Amino acid sequence: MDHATVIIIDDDASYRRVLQRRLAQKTSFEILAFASTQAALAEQTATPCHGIILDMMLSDESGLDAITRLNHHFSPAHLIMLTGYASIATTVEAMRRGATDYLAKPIELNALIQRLMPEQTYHSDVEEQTTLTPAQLEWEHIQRTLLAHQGNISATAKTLGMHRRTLQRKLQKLSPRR
Amino acid sequence: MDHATVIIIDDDASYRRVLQRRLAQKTSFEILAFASTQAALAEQTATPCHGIILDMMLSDESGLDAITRLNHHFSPAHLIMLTGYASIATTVEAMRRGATDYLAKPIELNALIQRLMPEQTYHSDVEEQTTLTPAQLEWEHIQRTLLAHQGNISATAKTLGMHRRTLQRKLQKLSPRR
DNA sequence: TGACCATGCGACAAATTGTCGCACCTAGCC
DNA sequence: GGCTAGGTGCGACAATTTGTCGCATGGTCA
Repeated sequence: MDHATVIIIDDDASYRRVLQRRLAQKTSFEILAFASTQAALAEQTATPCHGIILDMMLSDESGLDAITRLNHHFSPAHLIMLTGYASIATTVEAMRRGATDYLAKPIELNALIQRLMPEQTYHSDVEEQTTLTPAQLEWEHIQRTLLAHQGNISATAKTLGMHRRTLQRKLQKLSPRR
Repeated sequence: MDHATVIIIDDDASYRRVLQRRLAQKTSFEILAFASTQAALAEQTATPCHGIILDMMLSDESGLDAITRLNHHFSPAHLIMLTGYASIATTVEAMRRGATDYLAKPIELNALIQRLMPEQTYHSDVEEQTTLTPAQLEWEHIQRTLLAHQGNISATAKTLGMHRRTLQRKLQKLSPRR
């Protein structure tokens, strides 16, 4: 039995529970799961924290903003961002703030575990690279602009020359990646 | 006049030259441009290196492998990866190896400069006027891809994941103007 | 409290894309 | 020549996406 913990933070209750159960099955970590950063930070941890799996789109705040605090509080060996809305821009931002990894949902459990315990195997497979589709390129551009405007949708839509309603709709869809 | 240099490494000669000229125009850095990492490393630098702009797909090696050596040799304040084949996985890998930024081509000059000198700017007014619309970016991207396929419309449409009929129609329209 | 702004979202018209099909052209080959 | 295999241009119609308007909610500031 391992005495280290892995913390999951995701506001999607079913996703969180499934992940918790399956990680507990396949690893020897103690898996704690929370719906918010606050809840996680309130936790008194006796055991060291091996990893944190953090959703990007929390209902009450951006996962980006949580990175620093979580790192500070738990000093995990791995801080893995997880999101269905992945983009280069947010990846860069997350890594700068101290994330150690960034994965796009849906992710296979084994891939996640491998990122959590890279000591075993893990050859950094730099995946197949294809030229971007216009949709992907647009997504990246939108994400970059959005970040430059601190997430302000109205302002972003204006500078992109796009209707706010359209931008909203595009953002609701998942990342066009893959 | 600034005494710091910015180094461009890209094996595409025309892209490299255009970038060099335009950066020299818009900033006060001394801009050096090389086709390979070796050529850059051979350079004797008297002035400090402010930034390195590194293409991911060099003909003789992966830009990823160059990151560590370049950082070691030049200790730039910014090491910006540039690629036409962006993916989350390579972004993560590049950031881990010491890149400070990662951008997908085509990228606007102003966006690049902003990443090079984040201290300045956030004059939102300047930025608002120079941000390309998604349609403009797409146009650039289509033109690049078309060139890469020697003008073959069918092949271009396929790699862009776009219907040939749609590409035809886009090409019939004029370049989206600002 | 009121003015202001950002946001989420429904609804319907306008515009763009996907799809199928067909004719024409060129190059390579038996 | 006749055959085949792409590539191209374009019409037509359905499917999807965007533009536009409107309204309700929630936060901020004075």
